[in-house]
Amino acid sequence: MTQEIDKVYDPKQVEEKWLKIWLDQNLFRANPEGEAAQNFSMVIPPPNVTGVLHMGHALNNTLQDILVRYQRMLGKNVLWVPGTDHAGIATQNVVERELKKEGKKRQDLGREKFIERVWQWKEQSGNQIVHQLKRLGASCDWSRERFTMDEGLSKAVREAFVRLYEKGLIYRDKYLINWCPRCLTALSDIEVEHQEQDGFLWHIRYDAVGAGPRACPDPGDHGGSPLREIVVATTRPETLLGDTAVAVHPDDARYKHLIGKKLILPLVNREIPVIADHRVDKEFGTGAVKVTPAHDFNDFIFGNDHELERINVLTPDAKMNENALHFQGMDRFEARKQIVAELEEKGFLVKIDKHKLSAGQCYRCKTVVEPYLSLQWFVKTKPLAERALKAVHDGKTKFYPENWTKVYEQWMEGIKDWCISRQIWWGHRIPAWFCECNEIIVSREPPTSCPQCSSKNLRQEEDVLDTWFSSGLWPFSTLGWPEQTPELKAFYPTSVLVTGFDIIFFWVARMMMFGLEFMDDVPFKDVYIHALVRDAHGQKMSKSKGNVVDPLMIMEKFGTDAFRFTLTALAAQGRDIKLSEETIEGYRNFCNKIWNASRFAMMQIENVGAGPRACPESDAQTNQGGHGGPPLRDLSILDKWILTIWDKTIVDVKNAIEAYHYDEVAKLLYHFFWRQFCDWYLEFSKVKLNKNVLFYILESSMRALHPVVPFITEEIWKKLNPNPQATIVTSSFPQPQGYVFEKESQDVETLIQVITAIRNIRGENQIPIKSQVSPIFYGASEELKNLLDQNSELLMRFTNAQTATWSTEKVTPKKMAHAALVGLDIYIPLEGLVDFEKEVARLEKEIQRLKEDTERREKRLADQNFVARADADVVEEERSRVKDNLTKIVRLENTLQNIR
RNA sequence: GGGCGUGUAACUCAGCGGUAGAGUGCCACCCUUACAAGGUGGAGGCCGCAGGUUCGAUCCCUGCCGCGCCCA
Repeated sequence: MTQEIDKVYDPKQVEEKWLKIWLDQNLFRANPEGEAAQNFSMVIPPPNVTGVLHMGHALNNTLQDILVRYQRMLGKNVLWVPGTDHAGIATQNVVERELKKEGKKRQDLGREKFIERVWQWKEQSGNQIVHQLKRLGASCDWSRERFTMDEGLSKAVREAFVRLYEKGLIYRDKYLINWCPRCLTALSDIEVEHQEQDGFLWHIRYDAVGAGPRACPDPGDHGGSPLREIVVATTRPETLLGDTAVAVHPDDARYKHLIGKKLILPLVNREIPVIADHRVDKEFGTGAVKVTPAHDFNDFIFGNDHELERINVLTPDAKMNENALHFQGMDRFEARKQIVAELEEKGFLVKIDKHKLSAGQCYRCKTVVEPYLSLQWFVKTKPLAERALKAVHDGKTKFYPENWTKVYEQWMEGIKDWCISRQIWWGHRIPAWFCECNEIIVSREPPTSCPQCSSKNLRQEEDVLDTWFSSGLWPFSTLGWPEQTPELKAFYPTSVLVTGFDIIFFWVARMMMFGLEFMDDVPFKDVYIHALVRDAHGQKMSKSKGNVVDPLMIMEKFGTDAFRFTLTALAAQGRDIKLSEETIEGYRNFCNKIWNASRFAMMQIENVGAGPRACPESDAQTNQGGHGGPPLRDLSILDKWILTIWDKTIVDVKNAIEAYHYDEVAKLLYHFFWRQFCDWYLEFSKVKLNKNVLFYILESSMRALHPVVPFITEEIWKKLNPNPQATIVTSSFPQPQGYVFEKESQDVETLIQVITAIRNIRGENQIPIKSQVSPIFYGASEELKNLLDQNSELLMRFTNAQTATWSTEKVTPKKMAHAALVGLDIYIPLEGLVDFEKEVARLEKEIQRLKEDTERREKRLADQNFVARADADVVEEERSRVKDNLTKIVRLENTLQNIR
């Protein structure tokens, strides 16, 4: 403890140093042999392997790391599994872009070579985020890092698929799905983002068969005759080419007579029926809707119910196909223009309304998706969802904050079958084989021949699985499932999942369904849902807005600990985080305060007499109850005060962490360390030093701060601890030591009050710091007098007083400042220091304040109902406050009269 | 259309039956030998609006207004 310590904390070298040591020593490694009750486990929500650390990751992993470090310090056997997600579409896009630069397409390489190329990319540049997580201080068990495309996890995927298939929970069907024409693959419902945009509602006239051609379309007469035509409204006129019916409400008087009749589809001249369906909204548009079963989800259902033909008019890349007349080969949006033009030219276009519509976009590339008819694989979700709902309902898994339960429940209740096949190459290839006899073989291992016809001519399904299919297995596939590993036994179900609300459906829901299905138990007991990190103005960070703040830049500039502390302090439940550099700077200052307070404390401990009691071994694995505080003898009231509030703070911090009240954790620690320990106790110790207590508070506060600010606390703690093997990472979290000194604490609060009162007089009267004052006390009880006398050195030092005297007689406050406390008058002669106009103003302000307060309280006490019904102690409190106020007013007014 | 959240000091947010707290910012004084990334003192609030419940409402209930999110 004799080394020179910098005046300003420099996070950079400290962070680098400890990160390396922690990782080298494998401190975060879990032990699968531990007793289950003593285990704490979490799996990281796996970031995309293509990802770079953004604010969301930083928040997410800081919050997880706090839990994990805390639990580790409680002596639990902690496992935090890290890893990444292969992110099928995103990763394939990245590598395809790379290929494009070489003028190649993935088809040029072929499937195998392409996959090799992706792996190559992954090895070279794919794992950035893992290093960045380490940099953040995430204390994952890096020896257990997993990747969704690992051999083990791939095996788990095949196992899960086969089991679900055999149970009838996976099926293959030709169905309308969301199709991204750019990625050329199907998407699940939740991979489509709906965005409102301006569009049009085109009203198009369909003539009835036999109505004969209209003589001459009159542009002024759009009413037409309801006897011979129906006007439909559509936002996507190009789909008209695939219409196979027009639907109206059965009770709609406007169209009743046409039900069952035929219409002539404009441009195409195909005859289509008018069908009646009570699901048609009479109020929307014209009350008649064109039905295009191959290109609209509602129409698809109509089509099924009414046995309509499905006519696909699009190619996979969203061009018009061979069913699209002379529009064939045109892009869908170009075709829309052309079709509208032609409808107008031929007199079928009745009118155009502006219309807001929500268009689905691919969540990966933002291309407008198309409902598209194709053969896909689906998971039958209803039976899985039922169990997942029940588990939450039964409290087996709890959401924090609680209101997310409802979001989860509503989604689960309305769940639709999950389209899991993707027409890309990067991912888990579906373990299904097609035989020439049309038999489908689903198998864990490649089959050698068809069990039906013995043919060896088998072809594996080209499609891969939705990435989220494998992430759904993450909480147990990472632990070795389907093997019954010790890890699986020890750490499943995991303790908690920490994630953002945007991922409830993707991860939480699927993990719940799969966990219950394959492990027969929930994947996690708690789900903590945190908020979004926004910019300082509350805007969502996005590349296009250019308001993205890079966490790495922040860590570089302010230090990782300052950044972590900021995120923690802002992580109030149920509210988004608005992050500004200003705020981070504030917490950077806090880190500096920790640094300097420690520096000072160490100097104190070292300089005066013998060193402190040795730093006890506080290995969390062997010492559950903390290591005990300083002995009770030789404690001053100041020591007793700080020990008492520290005990209480420890309890509060523990409760806050366990309730996921992160903001509270940060506030409690900040307030204790700066406002109580630094502002008062450290200052007290300049007058009256107890090295044991100073050491104890410093050392244990480092441990309490460690889960939030791991680096700086390790650096300081190591300076305190002579054992070269010890690390704060595996030390124990502070426990309350049973210091309850209410009386002494109250006395110190009183001392602080007296000091503050005198400082207030100094400040308000602008008495220069160097001018000494000579306060005169009057009117105290014997007990209070003793307290002040015994601490007079402290009082004088803290207020820069040269003397402090007692007056036995009532003071006539000529040219004096006056503070009236309960049971104590403090007078400060101002003669020669300042003119006392300022003091007059100060006194008047104080009297005014007291009078207003008294008036309010008296009014309340005058109310019979209040006195009768309010709690007795509330009434008593009011009475005594009024009494105190009144005597203060009298005393201060007396001063006001005499002051000159 | 359904659901959820939110409106508190200049800003960012806690609190939640006894009329308010923090951090930052602001003002004044101070480079006091841990820290100017600091110290001391201070100013600043019809706790969105209107009703209701209650002895008492920022807090609970209802409605309205503003902002935001999710789902259809």
